Amino acid sequence: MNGRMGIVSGRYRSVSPGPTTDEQPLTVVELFGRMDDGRSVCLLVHGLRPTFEIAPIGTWDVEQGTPSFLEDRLNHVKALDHVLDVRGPVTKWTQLGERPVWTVEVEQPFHVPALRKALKTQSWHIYSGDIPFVNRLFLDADLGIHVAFEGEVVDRRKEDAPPLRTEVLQAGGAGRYEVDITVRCEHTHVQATEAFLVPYTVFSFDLETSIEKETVLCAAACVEELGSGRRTTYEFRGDEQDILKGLTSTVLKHDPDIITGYNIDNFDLPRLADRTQVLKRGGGNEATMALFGWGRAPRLETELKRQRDALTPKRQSNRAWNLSGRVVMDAWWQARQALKPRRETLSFVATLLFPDDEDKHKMDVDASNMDEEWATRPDEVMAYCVRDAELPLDILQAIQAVRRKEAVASVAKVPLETAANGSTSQLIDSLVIRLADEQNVAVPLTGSAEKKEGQITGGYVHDVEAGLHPWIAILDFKSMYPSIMIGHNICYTTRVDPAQPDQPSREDVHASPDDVLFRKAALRKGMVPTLLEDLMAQRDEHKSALKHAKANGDDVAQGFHDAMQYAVKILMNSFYGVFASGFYRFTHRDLGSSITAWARQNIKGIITAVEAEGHGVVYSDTDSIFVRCPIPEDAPRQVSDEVRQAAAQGDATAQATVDAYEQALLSMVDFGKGLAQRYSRESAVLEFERGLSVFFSHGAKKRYIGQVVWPTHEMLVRGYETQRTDSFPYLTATMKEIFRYALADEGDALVDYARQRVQALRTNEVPIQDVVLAKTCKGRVVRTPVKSVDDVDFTKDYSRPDSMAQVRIAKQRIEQGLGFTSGMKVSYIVTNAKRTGQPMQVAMWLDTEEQTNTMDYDGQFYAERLAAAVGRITEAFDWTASDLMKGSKQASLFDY
DNA sequence: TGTGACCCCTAA
DNA sequence: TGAGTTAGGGGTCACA
Repeated sequence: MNGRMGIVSGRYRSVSPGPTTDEQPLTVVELFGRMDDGRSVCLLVHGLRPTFEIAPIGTWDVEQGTPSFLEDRLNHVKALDHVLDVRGPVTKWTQLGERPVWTVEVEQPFHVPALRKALKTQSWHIYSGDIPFVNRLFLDADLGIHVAFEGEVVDRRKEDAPPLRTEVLQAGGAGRYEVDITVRCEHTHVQATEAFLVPYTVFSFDLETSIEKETVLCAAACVEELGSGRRTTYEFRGDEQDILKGLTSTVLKHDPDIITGYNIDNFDLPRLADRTQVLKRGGGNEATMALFGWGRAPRLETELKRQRDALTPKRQSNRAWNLSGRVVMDAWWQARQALKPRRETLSFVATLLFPDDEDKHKMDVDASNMDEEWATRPDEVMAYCVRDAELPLDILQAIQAVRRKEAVASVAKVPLETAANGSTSQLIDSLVIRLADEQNVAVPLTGSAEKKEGQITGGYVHDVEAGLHPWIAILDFKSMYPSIMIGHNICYTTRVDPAQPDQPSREDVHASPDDVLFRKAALRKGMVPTLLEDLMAQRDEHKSALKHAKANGDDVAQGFHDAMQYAVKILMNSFYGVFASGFYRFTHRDLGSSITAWARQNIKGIITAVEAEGHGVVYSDTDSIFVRCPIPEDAPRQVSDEVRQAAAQGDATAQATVDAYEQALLSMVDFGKGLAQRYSRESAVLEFERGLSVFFSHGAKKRYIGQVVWPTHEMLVRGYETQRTDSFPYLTATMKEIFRYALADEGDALVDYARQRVQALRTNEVPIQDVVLAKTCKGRVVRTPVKSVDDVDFTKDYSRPDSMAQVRIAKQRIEQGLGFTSGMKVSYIVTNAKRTGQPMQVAMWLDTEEQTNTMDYDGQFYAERLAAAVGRITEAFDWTASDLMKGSKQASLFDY
């Protein structure tokens, strides 16, 4: 058969030959995913062999053939246990020059680590020795998430057959897989194909559990088919065993590709794993499978025992959960990444995303009192549970999580699972290793680079000129770091090392400001510049296709190209970080420092030149520059609605104001575009990004506001408290309003307002829900479920845990059975900050009606904090924080 | 009251 | 023991 599929995840299976046969050992890759026609599939891919590469230390003249001592050593390698063959040599590029490299074929992938270690001690260099076998298939066959395949169907779900169906076993499978069809094929018959929207199935679930006994009281599940949008909802109650079995059979029935829920990584999945251990007692493997066998693997004992991609979900330390053939995508984690919400409860995120849909966020069950709620109002609890099973699907839909991950997977050429739960370096690896293999560049092991000594110097940040500045043009370098990498051909493979035999002449290299040398592209084009150029071209294609789709009103194409161009952007911007890191396989400490050195040189050069032209630079950060425009002092910075109306009705003065404003705006645009054009170089394109009618900063770097009037009309705020998630709502709201006054240059009104807001806090007139603070809390969970404070170790992350408000709150949460996960945000109220000699007193905030009515806060503390924040702004208008606290201005020398 | 260490979070 | 980077502001605590 032929088909197209979106790959969810893959694993490999070792098939050892019987002791009496002379068959070769076999390694089969299992690719799980969903076809374009909606069927789920397991591909059993044959023909790929596990290998790694070795090179001798030292070199010789290759023309002379392999010297005999080396032949001896190679024969020794060939004779090692589990080594099947040694082939070569092939000449590959290494950091020390061109080297002969032999390929070592081994019996099974799991033999590689031990052999790698042994050969290292015998003075071999090891290459391509830490690449997971499934990745090997993706790299060698140049696959991405979307593939076309041709093979032989060896099993169909609807057919009646024993669990160990002969056709499947003969095809190298372990048994009958939990998918619609199982197909056997050769690795040459799997090929990359054009991206298409895979009709994935998503399974979302929620548990309600007893706080007293840790048992599962009830559960709900909701399954959505992304192709049709169809949803089905399930309720489970009664005997706890039946609840777990019901969930498992629902998973198997709908066969989802993605499993989600809210905070399932840290709550529901660990709980199910624990309860399975308790409930299976005496039932053996059969019981475990029935209770928690959610994977696509055959239902066999061996599949339970696997360390990862097993039949039951598992996780190694704190990594994401994994199971065979499906991917776990926690809606909590996705929402957190996409939205950076101020608080992270399900109801808060639901309110944020669906403000008008009351049913999605009303709290009608007291979760902290679940046992009693379940005893007295089971139907309400069940309804609440069902809603919380459905919401994660709404959340994933709202933030387009699945489509965005699919786009990242498509661009980086990895399975969906890697895009969803993998690291940035895995995405980069996928592209770079492919190119390395193509160009015969040896692939070093992760961690083989020399350690960075200390930090490298980063971007340059110009002192900001405090105060209000009219008509500021913001220019920035387009994709600065990627452009520098392309422009100077920066790559692991182009860096000139003194140890290399071929030392290029000075005119054949780019010399960085810190005098690191990189070969010019004519000598050797770097892999990174090649990849970045390709990504830039891809992005341009998607952007123009996006424009086209918008013009045609094609919503599907629009969504697709937007997700793709965004994925390309994310990936491009990840390159610098990965290559500047200390551990990545293709890095060297000089790469990162050269990139930033060139960046600093670029931006500082522009600043000097622009200033030499006579234009003031009020601020600059890394790749941007804020330039004062040559516009008359008296030009209006805004036109009120009244003036605009008057002008429309023929008022000449009003018309003159409008004209002057429009003229100023035009001249700013001209100026900005002119600067951009004059200072753009081929690989350092400067763009006029925004025009501000007014810019304000109190004088601190990375903190400023501006009124954008080109190309859009909006307020721009960076760094200030309004942007921060650890501030309190009243402060945020106050600052926002203050900014409006500041930009309108209404100093008196600003000060009046600030004073009034500070006083309201000081006298506790502000509702308590407006002073809720939230901060993340770290800590290592040493035992799940977290029942007591001893189950979390805070000392690894905090030098004095109990002096930190968020830790004390986290401990309270744990003691009340509310659960804790490392990195979660905890909410609290400051109740007393003036107990001198000890940390401030804080109270856990639960957002209940009872707390809202009875709890009180330290008004003085909050007033001082607001005054401090707002005072930085009002100082520009001659009012200090302490003036704001007093409510009146202190007489100073200057007042006389 | 001032200072440094530690921590969180953001800009780029 | 996992893994994109650095620059920077500002809050809190402990201690002089």
